[in-house]
Amino acid sequence: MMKAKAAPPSARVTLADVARTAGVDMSTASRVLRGEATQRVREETRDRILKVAEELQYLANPLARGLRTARTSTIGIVVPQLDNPVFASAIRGAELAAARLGYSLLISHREPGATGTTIAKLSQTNRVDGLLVASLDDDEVLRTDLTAARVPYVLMNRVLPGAALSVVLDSRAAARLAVAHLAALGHRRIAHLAGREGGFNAKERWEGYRDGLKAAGIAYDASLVAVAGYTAEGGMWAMRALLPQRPTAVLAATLVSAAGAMTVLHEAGLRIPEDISVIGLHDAPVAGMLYPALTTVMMPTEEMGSVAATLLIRSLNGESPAAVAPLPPGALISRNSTGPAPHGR
Amino acid sequence: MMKAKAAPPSARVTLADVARTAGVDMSTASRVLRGEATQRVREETRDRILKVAEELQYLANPLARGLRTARTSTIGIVVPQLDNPVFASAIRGAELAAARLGYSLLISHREPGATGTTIAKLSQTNRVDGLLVASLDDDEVLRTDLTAARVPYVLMNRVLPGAALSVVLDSRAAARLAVAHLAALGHRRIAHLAGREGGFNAKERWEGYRDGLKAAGIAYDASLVAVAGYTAEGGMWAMRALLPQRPTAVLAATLVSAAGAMTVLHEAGLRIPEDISVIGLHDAPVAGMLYPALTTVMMPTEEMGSVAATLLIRSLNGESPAAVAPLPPGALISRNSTGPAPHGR
DNA sequence: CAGCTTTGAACAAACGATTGTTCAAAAGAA
DNA sequence: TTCTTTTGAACAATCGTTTGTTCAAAGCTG
Repeated sequence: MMKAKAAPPSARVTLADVARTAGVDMSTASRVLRGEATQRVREETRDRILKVAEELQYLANPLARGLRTARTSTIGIVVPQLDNPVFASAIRGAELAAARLGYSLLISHREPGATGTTIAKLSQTNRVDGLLVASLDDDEVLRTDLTAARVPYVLMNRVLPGAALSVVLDSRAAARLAVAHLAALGHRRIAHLAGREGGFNAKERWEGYRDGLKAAGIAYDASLVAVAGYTAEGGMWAMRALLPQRPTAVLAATLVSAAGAMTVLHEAGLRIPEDISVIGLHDAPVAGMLYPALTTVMMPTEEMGSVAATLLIRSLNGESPAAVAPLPPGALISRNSTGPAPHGR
Repeated sequence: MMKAKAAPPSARVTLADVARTAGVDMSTASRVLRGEATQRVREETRDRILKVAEELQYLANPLARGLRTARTSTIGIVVPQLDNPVFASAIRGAELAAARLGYSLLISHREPGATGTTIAKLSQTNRVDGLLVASLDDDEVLRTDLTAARVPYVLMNRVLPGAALSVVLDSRAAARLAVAHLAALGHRRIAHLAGREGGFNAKERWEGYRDGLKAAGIAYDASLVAVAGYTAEGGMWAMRALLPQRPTAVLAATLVSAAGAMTVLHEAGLRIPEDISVIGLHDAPVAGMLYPALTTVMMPTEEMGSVAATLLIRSLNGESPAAVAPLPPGALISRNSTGPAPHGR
C-alpha cells in the first residue's frame, strides 16, 4: 500500500482562499475578519466569511499585514541577561500583558555593551513597533544607545534623567521594609551591602536603608556600609570588610551578594541566624537553595514587565500615558536566615 | 531660534530610493545588494549601487523580503523556562551560531504544557523558518505538540524515539566523570540523587553513575539511589531518605537537587566535605553561591545551542545533516564541596 | 556588413494583506 | 414613475522586495 506523499503541506491558506470560498471580495473578507466598523456588511455575508475562515483555519500572514500597515503588533524587549530572575520574570510579565493586548513579544538578549546595536537593528528593520529596554549600562552609554531607537520605548528597572517613560520598582521602600523587619527582631547593628556605586537602584536601596534605620531610631553609621556590587565575589569582599564592625544583621542589596556574604559568615564560623541575620532584596528560587534559606523582600518584577508593556502599547496606540509610580515591594518572605538579635551585645 | 520639527523621521529608505539615486532599476539594485551571481553587472554600476546603499544606510525591509521569498531568515527557539542556566546558555549559543549564519533567533518562552500552541502559532504564521525546541514534557505530549510544527525543527537536550534530529549532552559520561572524581578521593559509598523517573536525561545519568561505579570496582547498591527530581525540595527529600545509608559522597543529577541535599546535610550536622562530599552535574554561577561552593561537571550547554542551530539551518538549506553524537562533558570544576573520604569507614 | 552571441540592465509580475474609492442595486422621496 | 439616498460589496492601488523574462546595444564571426 502506498502512502500519499505527505499531502501538499496544506499550502498556507490565504485571504484570497477565504474570499473565494465565501464568494466575496478579499476586501470584504478582510474587513469582516478584522472587525472593521467603517464598512457595513450584511449579517449573512459576515457569518459566511467567518465560518469559512474558521473551517479553513485561516491565519493572517503577519508579514503581508505588517508590510501593508507598517505595524507588526510586536514589541521587542532587550535585556542584558536571560538567566537573571529579575529579567526572566519581567519578560514573563511583559509577555502576558502583550498577549492580552494582542501583541507578541520579541525577546532579544544581548551582552551588555551591545545594547546600542541591538536597538538599532530591531527598530530600523521594522521588526517591532516599540521597545522595552532594560540596561545595566551607565546613563551616558544608555542615552546614546537610545538615540538609535526609531520607535517608542519604555525603560525597565531604571530611570534615565530627563528621558523616556520608565517603570521601576520601589527599592527604597523594599530596603526600608527589610530594615524594619531586622529592627523588629531587635537588631541595632545592621550592616548594608550596597550595589554598584552611582547606580540608580543602589542609591535607592541605600536611602531606604537609612530611612529604615531612622524609623527605628538607629543612628546611621557609615562604617557599616560597604559596596558589594552585584556579584558573589563582591558580596564576599564587602562582608569581609564589614566583619570587624560586628554587625548582628546584614541587608544585602541583591540575592547574589547575600550569597557571597553568607559564605564569608560561614567561613568566619558565625552561625546564621543565631549570631547574625541576613536578608536580601528580590525573591527567586535561589533564595531557597542557599543555606540557610534566605529571607527576602519580594519585588514585583513580573508586574514591572506587564506594566511596562502596557504603557508602551498604550503609547503606540496614540495615548500619552502618564508616568507610573515606582512599584511597591511585595511581601517579606521570612525564611531561615533572619532571627532575633543575639543577646549579649 | 526655532528648532526643526524633528527631521521627517528619516522616512525609512527603501530599495527604490537606492535604485533611483544610483540611476538603476530596482531589480538591478536588488541583485547587486544580495550578491546574486546569476546576473552580470558592470563593475562600475555595482560599485555605484553599493556606495549609494551605504550612504543612504539602506537596510532591507525584512517583511517585504519575507513576503516575497517565503523565508524569514529567522529561527525560533522554544524553551519552557528562561531563568534556567541550561536554557539560557543554550539560547546564547543558538543566537551566536544563528547570527554567524545570517539568521536571527526568535526566543519564545512558554509555560510547560503550552509548548504545542506555541509551536503551532510560530510555524503557522510564517514567522520562523525552523524551530529549536527544548521541552520538559513527556514523550507523548511532545510528540503531539510537534505534529503542529509546519517547519523543520531540531530537539535540544532530549531525544524523541523515532523522531527528529536532536542534540543532547553526554550526561552519562558526565556522571561517570563525577563518580571517578569521587572514587579517586577514596569514596566507596557514593549515593545518587536521580532525576525524574522515566526521563531521558535522568536515565543517562543513572547509567553513567553505574558505569563509574563499575569502573572504580564498586558494587552498585540500589539503596544508595533516590529520585530527587529537579527541585530543591526533591533534593531534600531524597537526601533525607538516603541519610540512614551513611554515604560518604553524593552525586546529584542537578545543581538544584544538590542544593537541596546540602541543606539537609547541614541540618543533620554533617560537615561538607569533611563528613560527606557533594558533586553536581552542570555548571552555573549558582554553584559558587552555595555553601560550600559546589564541585560540578561543566556541560557544554552553549555548544548544544549552537550545534542545534547550525544543524537546523543546514537542513533549512537543503542539506540533510547527519545526527550528531552526544556532546561530551567539559571539565570538572573542583570547588569546596568535595574532599577525601572520611577516615574511619 | 549582415547575422548571431554576449552583456548589462530594464520590465513586470508576484508575495498576501489593507484601505480609499467607485458603483450597482435596493430603498425612499417627490 | 423618476430622481436621490442608502446599502453592501467589488475595484484597484499599495506596501518593499525578489526574480523570471525581455530587450537594446555592443561585440564577434565569417
